[in-house]
Amino acid sequence: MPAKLRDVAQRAGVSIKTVSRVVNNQGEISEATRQRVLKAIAELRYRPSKVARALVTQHTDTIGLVLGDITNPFFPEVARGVLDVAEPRGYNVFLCNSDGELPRETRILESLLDHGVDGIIIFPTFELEPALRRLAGPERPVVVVNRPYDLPGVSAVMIHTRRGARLAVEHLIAQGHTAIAMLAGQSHEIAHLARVRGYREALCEHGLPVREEWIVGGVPIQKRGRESALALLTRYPEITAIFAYNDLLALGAIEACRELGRRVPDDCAIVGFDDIPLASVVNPALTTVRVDKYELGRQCMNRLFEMLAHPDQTFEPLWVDVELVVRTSA
Amino acid sequence: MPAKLRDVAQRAGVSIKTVSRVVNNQGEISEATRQRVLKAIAELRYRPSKVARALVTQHTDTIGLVLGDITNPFFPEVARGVLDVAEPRGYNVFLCNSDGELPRETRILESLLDHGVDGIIIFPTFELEPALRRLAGPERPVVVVNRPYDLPGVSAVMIHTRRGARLAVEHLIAQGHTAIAMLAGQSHEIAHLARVRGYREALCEHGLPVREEWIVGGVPIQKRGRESALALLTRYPEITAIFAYNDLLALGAIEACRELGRRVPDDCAIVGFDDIPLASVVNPALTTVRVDKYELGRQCMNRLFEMLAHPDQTFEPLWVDVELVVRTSA
DNA sequence: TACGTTGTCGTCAACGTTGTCAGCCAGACG
DNA sequence: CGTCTGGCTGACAACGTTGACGACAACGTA
Repeated sequence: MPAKLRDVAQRAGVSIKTVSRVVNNQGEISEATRQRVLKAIAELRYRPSKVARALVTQHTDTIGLVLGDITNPFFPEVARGVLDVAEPRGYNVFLCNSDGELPRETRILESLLDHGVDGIIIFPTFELEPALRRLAGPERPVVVVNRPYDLPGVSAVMIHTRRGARLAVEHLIAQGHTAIAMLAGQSHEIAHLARVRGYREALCEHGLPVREEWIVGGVPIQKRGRESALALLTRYPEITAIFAYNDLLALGAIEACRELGRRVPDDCAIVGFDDIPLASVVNPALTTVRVDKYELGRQCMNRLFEMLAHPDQTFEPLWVDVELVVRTSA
Repeated sequence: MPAKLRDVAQRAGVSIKTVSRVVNNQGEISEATRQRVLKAIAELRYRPSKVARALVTQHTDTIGLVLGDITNPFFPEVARGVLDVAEPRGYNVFLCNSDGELPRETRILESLLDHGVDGIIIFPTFELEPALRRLAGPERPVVVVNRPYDLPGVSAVMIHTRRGARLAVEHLIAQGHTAIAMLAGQSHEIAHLARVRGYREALCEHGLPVREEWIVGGVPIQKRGRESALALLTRYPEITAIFAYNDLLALGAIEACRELGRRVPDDCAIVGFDDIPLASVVNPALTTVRVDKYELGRQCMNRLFEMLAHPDQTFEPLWVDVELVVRTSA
């Protein structure tokens, strides 16, 4: 039973349309009636219904944020960045976890469309092209993180992942390491590819051989990091440094070293990736490649707003930089 | 230009209403026309517009989740719990950060209402009563965490905070400690009150004196934890144990001990609260009171669904339990 | 034959806004 | 004194659904 346009109109003794005009302050209205309407609005605590408005204007002031899992320490800051630029413009954002599962991702996207979101920001884990073709367009822009698509209504925000990987490995090399293994991610993830590529390039450029059996992939969680590192270091004791696909894996590697009686960084140096909050507080503090997650979120949302404002323009990918932060683990 | 009800109707050669009926499968429809309609729906990839539907049914299949800051490690798991029960029922959830600022909280609530959410889950930091009176009701239920309100349409989910605090302090006492200080939170927070109460009770019941100057409050972040612990331990070297309002403060206390050359737990035992992911990986691993954050989120959402299903019923507060997890810091 | 029933289906008016267009009343102008 | 502007306002029809009815067969039943 909140007040409706009609109630306000009645109370102010004007037409519905007139009230609508002062609410959206468009058109020309005499100061007198504007004041009367404003008064009525205040008295009735009227607030326009976004859903009714959405029906006619075809936009809901709503966007969808689809990420792997908010529980992954990488994402909360991203979400925060997105929210912080969305909120001042009156936009609300739907949060969705895809868990990196394709059917789930699809369901979520459909659901978001059903709700009429104006746009979507997505951290994809799978090939999105078919889905994007269906749902994206000038009227419903999509920002995809870390994967460039040349599709109308789609724009990319890219992280300098490969560069980050090179930074990490070069740091290890600069410390004198020559036997550097990699705890990698899952092969279908684009981030995995980029990081492995950076790793290879750095080794090559410094004349170091790439030993395929020293690159071991899998799900990027701490447990697996420990296991893989354990296996790796036992089998190839000559390894003196590990570059991990992400901080969680690096943490696992530290655990493994501790169990094997290897001191970090002296007996085995470890570099992570992402700089999640954990990285700085853990002991030894993790040397890692920082990506500014908050800024990443902000950039995504800004880009989405740009696209919303200029529906027919095409946009170049946006690159967000990374930096190596040297702590004690390497 | 997605397909509308009318398009489907035209294609199937039936009325709009008939299509509506098969979509919502209500009313009786002959198998023949149902099949024809289904076929048309599939061919046109028709999906009903939730916003149009919302206009008439007055519910949007949407809820708002208002929490302090998703970046606070306490919240992501909660959010995950909420989402995991909301999603299978076709509900989407708006995520909002209040930052514990009253004007922000108010703005967010208004915005949520404008969007027509069916219900709200909120982790309050301030007195909510006036706001709740305005926005809550049988038609728009609100679940409030950790603060009981006896208002129509409002239901509480409570954490056994006080009990947790007692558990923590009793553990310390059982270890033989008698000089136990407390790193507290901010006095306006209800969680602070409950934890301090638990601390006092445990001391009293074991015949230990409560020394007011050993209870020091402030913002519950790591930096302040370090500072307060530093001050406390310098001024009162006889203190042998610290109970912290939350894990972040406990982490700060560990830092302080390290700086003062006090070994944890031998020279100074430390117990935290919340069991954030950090707690188990830090060194020394934190003994703390775990609240099952994921379960908390689930309970909130379940309760909200119950309220949605039975608008006029009133609901007793729901209590979620806590448990002491003993690691190495105490 | 006339009259309920039951199973199907359609018509019409909402829901709370905004776009489009037309109308009205001053005042300026010829 | 008529006519034409320009500022201001209102009527009306959308937007895409659903709810409340009503209609109309086919089928017994009295």
